[in-house]
Amino acid sequence: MPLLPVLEHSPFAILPLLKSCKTVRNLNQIHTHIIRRGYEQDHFLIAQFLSICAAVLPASSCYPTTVFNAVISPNIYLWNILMKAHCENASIGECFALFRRMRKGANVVPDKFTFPSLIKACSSVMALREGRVVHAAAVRCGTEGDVFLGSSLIDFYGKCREIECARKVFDEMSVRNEVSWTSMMVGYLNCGDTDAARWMFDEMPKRNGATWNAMIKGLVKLGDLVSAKKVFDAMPVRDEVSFTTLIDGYAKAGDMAAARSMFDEMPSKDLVTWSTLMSGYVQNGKPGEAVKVFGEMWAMNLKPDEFILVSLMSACAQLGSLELAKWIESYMREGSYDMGRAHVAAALVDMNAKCGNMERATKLFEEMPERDLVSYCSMIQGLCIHGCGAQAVSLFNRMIDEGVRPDDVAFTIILTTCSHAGLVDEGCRFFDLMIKKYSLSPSPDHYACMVNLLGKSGKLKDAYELLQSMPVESYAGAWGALLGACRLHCDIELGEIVAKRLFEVEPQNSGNYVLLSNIYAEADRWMNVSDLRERMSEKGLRKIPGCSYLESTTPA
DNA sequence: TTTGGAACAC
Repeated sequence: MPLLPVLEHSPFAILPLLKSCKTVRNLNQIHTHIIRRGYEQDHFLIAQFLSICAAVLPASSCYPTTVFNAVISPNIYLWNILMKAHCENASIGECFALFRRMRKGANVVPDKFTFPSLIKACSSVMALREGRVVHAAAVRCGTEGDVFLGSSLIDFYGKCREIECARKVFDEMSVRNEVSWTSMMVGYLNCGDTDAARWMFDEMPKRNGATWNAMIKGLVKLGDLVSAKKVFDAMPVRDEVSFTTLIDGYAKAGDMAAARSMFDEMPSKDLVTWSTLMSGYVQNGKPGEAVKVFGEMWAMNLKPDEFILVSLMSACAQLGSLELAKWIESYMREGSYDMGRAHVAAALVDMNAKCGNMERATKLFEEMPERDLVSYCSMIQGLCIHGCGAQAVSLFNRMIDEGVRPDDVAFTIILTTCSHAGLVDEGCRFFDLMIKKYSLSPSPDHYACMVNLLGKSGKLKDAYELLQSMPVESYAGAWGALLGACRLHCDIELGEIVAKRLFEVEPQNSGNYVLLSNIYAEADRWMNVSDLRERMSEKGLRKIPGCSYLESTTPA
């Protein structure tokens, strides 16, 4: 890097160069010069350097800490900058360790700039106890009148569902601004107190974009898209966040047509918008559309972020396209994405498992520093898809041994697996475990899995008894599964009982009549078959004729 | 020469 001669004389001459830093390499070069010129103890220059580090380096970098540690007696500015970096990236424990270090050995006193970052760190993990400690420390330091501290405390207590505490802070503030009012309003929205939130919105002396967007988000969360759209239309200036919030709302309500037209209306879109639209399609089971959107974005020469790639991986998993999976992985490797981040790693495991690359999925899974419920479920489901029922069962057992608590979705997966693989004893054991050890109440889907499992292996009586003990009344799916099993094992007697029940629950479903008729037919009970046909036509039911894709698309 | 902190979208 060419250096201007003026650098010889003053540390300030480095500033313009420092501010133009874009990469780690740039930073290293500047740092070298700082050391060479003996500016390592220059508080002003190091403060600037640390600020630029936060903008350029990845969050996990410990470079700023190293630079800070080389300063013999850092001033309060340096402490506060490092504290903020810690609060945004490190664990709450590390933030507090730094705070203690600051108070004990250092020759500085925390000031009003120190506390808001710490409070923010507490609110991001809902650390109520820790946040109260910081609040008390801030009061002891005499900074409680500060509007930044007040606003961060309102946000913190609101996020921790301590709305009364938030309101107390709000009421006791001598100066409030848009942030204080908006934080209080968000607190009410998160507690479901729409009236109080509305009151805040109407009464606040000044609103900015974030205020309006927060209100839209609150209404979207309550499922009131009509009101959300009204607020959106009433906004003086709409930005990307306003549009994106509404797009997400439409997507979550299953209305992708509305989401897409809102997207198309946007004057300018950022990466979050693209990612929101993609994950909307994924959530609504339209992976092909998600991939198309990715293609549109790609054609515009935009570099996808990790959120977009996670959505793309979910779409790929739904499609089961091994080719696309391989492309995504190699693209991410070349693009130096952080594949170790928890949600990225989980998406990679899921994608490979569902696309048939169990070997790769297993490797990624085992290399994860921590295997959570989601990753375990991806693997178990992958093994299920590939017919490795026994392996899936032993992985489920390992998950429990590792202390990961299965939820209702996990049990649906393992019961389905047992049913597919005909693992009757294991399935029954898991069903029992779910109720007795994990106190989960089985859903209709769980019952249907069990009926399938018992029914397929010929334990029709057990399946019938289970269904009679089912607290969820009149769930047709599980009874239909049992009728299917009766047909499989030619059990006319039970088939008649089950069918009778089904005719009551869903009288318009011709499939049940057809199943029973097939049971009769296989036992050569043709009288019963014709009786049944008669009953069907009385009710105006018709067997829906089988129709193949070819027949329906080829002209006659 | 004089630095640092809070709220809204995936």
